[in-house]
Amino acid sequence: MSPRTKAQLEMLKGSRKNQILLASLSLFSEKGYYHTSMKEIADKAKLSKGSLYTYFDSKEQLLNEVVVMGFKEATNAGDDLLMQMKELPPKEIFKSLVQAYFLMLKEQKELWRLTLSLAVQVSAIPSVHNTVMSIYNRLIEQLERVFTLLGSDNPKKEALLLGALTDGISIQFMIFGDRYPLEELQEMIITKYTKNA
Amino acid sequence: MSPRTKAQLEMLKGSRKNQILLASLSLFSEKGYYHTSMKEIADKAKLSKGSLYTYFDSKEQLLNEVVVMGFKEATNAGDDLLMQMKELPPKEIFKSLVQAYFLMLKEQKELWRLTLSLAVQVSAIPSVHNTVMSIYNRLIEQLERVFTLLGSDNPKKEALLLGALTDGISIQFMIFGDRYPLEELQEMIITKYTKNA
Amino acid sequence: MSPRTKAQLEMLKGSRKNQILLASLSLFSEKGYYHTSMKEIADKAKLSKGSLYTYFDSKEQLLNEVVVMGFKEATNAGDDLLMQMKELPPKEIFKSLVQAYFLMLKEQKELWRLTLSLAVQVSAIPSVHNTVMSIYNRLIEQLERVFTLLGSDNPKKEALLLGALTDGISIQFMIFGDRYPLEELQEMIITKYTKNA
Amino acid sequence: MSPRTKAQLEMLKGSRKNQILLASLSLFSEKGYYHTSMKEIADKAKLSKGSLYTYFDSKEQLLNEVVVMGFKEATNAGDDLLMQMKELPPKEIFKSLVQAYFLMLKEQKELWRLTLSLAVQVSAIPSVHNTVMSIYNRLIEQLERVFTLLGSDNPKKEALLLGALTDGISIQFMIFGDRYPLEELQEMIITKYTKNA
DNA sequence: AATGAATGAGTATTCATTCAT
DNA sequence: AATGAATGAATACTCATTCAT
Repeated sequence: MSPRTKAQLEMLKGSRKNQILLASLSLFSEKGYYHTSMKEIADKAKLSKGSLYTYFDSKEQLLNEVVVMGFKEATNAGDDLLMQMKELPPKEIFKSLVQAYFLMLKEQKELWRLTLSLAVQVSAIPSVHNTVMSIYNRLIEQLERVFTLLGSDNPKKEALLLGALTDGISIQFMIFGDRYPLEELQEMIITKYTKNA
Repeated sequence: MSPRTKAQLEMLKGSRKNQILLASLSLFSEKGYYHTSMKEIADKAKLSKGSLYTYFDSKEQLLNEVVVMGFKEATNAGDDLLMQMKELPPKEIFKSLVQAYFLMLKEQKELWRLTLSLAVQVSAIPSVHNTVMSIYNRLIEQLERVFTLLGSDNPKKEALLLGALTDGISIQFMIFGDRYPLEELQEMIITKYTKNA
Repeated sequence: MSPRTKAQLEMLKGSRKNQILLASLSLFSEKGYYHTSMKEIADKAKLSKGSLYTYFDSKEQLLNEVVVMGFKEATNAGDDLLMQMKELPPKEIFKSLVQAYFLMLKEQKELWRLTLSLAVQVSAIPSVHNTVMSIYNRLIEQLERVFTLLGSDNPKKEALLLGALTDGISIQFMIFGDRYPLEELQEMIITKYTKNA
Repeated sequence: MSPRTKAQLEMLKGSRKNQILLASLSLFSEKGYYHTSMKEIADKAKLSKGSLYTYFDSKEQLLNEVVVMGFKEATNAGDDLLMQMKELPPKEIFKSLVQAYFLMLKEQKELWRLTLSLAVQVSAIPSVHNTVMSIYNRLIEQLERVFTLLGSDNPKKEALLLGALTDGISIQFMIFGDRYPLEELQEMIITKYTKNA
């Protein structure tokens, strides 16, 4: 009867759901969506196959929620960062944001690989495409605010360009792996954008 | 049995193989690799399922060859262009190369979607990863030569950055479709790179 | 804890059990036994899945009790009717019984569909087969008593034939639905049986 | 190239399809549609699970074709009988038809059980319901022709009634099995219908 | 008594690949 | 070289039943 019980159930359910989401993210990114079976996810999340369906209606819905979860973290981190730095000079903000991005790229390589691959496969899984599109828009809007601070003439397009640049870097990082000069490119970008802006 | 017949057979085989590759490309990029069955490819290429295996050992090998075909078109176009323009001023070469790239992006949308999609999903299918890696290197080397002509301090890294930028634009184009301001970004890039380089 | 409470609980349980039986009957006859899940029954009976097992050991036992309930209604109605009419001339009794049957057929279509459906599928579920067999016998015995009153030479076989006829009519009614000339057939049967008997 | 090859293939395919239909009929009738798995059918028909789908699109379609096959035989036999006897007195025709029906009931018990159970389960498998309905109509039309010969006032309704009677007998036969006095009921029916008609 | 999360056996269907013709 | 029937491993999803709370 006490609210605590309900709340505890919610938390348990939440944590179970999280277990599944984390297991799925890891497997989807490592082996790809199609090479990951529900059985494997269940095993990794330490519950039964059937229980997956208590939390998610289908494999596709699970995929959607994995993507949303991943990017909610990213965009929240970005929002926090912008909030904290709002008194600093724009160039500093820009630099920090780029650094934050590169950090995330290294630390959440799996999530990026998954999301980008979904972004590209438009028609294979339509529901996910929509999810990815709306997330991508939020990220671009974050960048746009920074370019506005920097006094850019066309913050929207600059944001798109920088977004494209970082996506491309992600792809190259995925193709070339640890041989890829991530840090040096990071420096080049910061230099290019803060030199004469 | 005459040489002519053999040659004709070779041509037929060549064209049959091409039929298959084109059918596969179209289906893979429209529906994704995993949602395309060998039966569908056979139907689209107007031969039997069994006959696919006369030309390709497996679906995975077929995929590899589709990717190779796709990139080959891109690199050949680039080589031709560089050859034709080798007397022109570097900035003109650069501009033409970027324009050629954007043109191809619009006109060969399918090919790029597939290629990038595969580049990103890469880790799931090792043999394709290797194919993509080696061909991607060739593209970067092409760009590198142009940056060398332009007198860049670090042509290799500049090539990587420009490659990343164009890949990212491809992805955004795929995500946003026809709403995406392809032409304007093209102009921004040319301006940025030729203004003070 | 008072006896009253216990009695109330009994009643509650009785009514709960009834709710479940009615919900099951409705779903079984609408969608079929195999297409009805315990979850659906629970939802329709407004209790939880787990609670079903407080009242019934298994889905199969639930099915058995649904069938028993269905036939019991039929036999009870018949017993009442025979009781009320025991002073009337046999032909009147016969006529009323047939009329009562046709009325029930129209008004309790669901119940008959289920019951007959189960009677036919019988061999797949042995426990239901036994239930159906013993209850069907009771119905035949009722008819047998009427044919004895009518002075039939072979009341047992006549009862079987009339039982068969009415079952067959039920089936045709189920197959053809409202297009089926139920009333006219009812008249034909009464005429046939009371003309020269 | 010769027609023979194609024809042979057709025959092989025909016989394979027949193997499957016969195996299915036997299993569906014995264990019921839902308790028969595609694996069991494949095993009984001595081919692989996957091959079932070369001949039938789904389990439901297989069921449909089982029913159609079974009744095509029955109605064809009825047509033949009527044709052969068209010179005989109507009462003889009637007698032979009823006898033929009872024979089929004994010898094709499985088919009847299956069909009746499908007839009753309207909404569970809609496509099959339609199949059963059209078959049932053909059987009734056959009976109608005989009642017309017998000079009945209302051959359509008489046909329905006799159809109902025989369906009901089928059901009772299924419920009571070998204890059921099939022969004696057969005689009663023939006597009743030919006595004063 | 009541709940509903957890279980895992069970099943229809798909599909790359093989091979006899 | 071409065919397409045959194969059977693989897999998402369902659902009756159990049981801790």
